[in-house]
Amino acid sequence: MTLSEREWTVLNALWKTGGAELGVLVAELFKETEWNRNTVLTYLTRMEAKGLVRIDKKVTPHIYYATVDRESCRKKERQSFLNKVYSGSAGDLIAAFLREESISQEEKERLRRMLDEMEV
Amino acid sequence: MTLSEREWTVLNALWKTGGAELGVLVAELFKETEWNRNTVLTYLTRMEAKGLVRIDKKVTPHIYYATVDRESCRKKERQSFLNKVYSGSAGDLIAAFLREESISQEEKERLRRMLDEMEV
DNA sequence: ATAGATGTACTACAATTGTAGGAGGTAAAA
DNA sequence: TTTTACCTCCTACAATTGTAGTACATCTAT
Repeated sequence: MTLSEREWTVLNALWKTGGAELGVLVAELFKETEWNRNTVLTYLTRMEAKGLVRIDKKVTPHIYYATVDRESCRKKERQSFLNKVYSGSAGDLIAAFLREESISQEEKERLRRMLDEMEV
Repeated sequence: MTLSEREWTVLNALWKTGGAELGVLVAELFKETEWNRNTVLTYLTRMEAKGLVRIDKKVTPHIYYATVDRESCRKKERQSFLNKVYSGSAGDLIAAFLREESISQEEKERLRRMLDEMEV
């Protein structure tokens, strides 16, 4: 199961804050969205039911935490994307991103070094 | 709007066949899935409503075509993925794929050449 | 002490998605 | 020509997703 767009957005806020109460999350999310606070609350509640979020109810306001870590979510998402969109061909995928997206000079150096190290 | 997993799968079959009648598509899809023929038909019909598919009804069996091209779908999907999962940092994204996915020697050469050509 | 602002719980409701089933044509095979 | 095998059309129905509204408690600033 890959995460929906909204779930990613919510998780990004949770990761960024390291867990926070509703108001803080709404404010954080409001930078990118215009979600109503109850909408955010609904997302959080549903994500708790899915095991993506933990809600500390011992304190009020409650504190909402991500229970999943970013890197493993990214990994799943990469795999799904790779298969879905590039039928598993990582080379094609990377080439497309390289070609299309603007990559800074330092990024290019980094990628080159990575390639160098891979040529064992 | 990005495409769902199912829509990608259906489109892949349409692109591969270049447009085909239901039976052919079902057979093609059956290599990867176990979708009931009516399920496939529903997908095709819904995708027509969304403008992703064109149905030639002048002939029977009808012929189903993709109306969108793969590269532009890929492009949208890349952008959405990049923002959603990597907050727009293409370098990080590429690095993750490079690190994680197995890339053949030739692919690496190709990527290196691409990087070379970009260093203008 | 009272009025906003905040927070939580519960409820709602339409749209989309996943997954077909049934009815009724037509073409092909037996 | 009866059965089979497809095909298309229409209908269905639960789960998920997007988006809140209401009601009620509480905390905070007047």
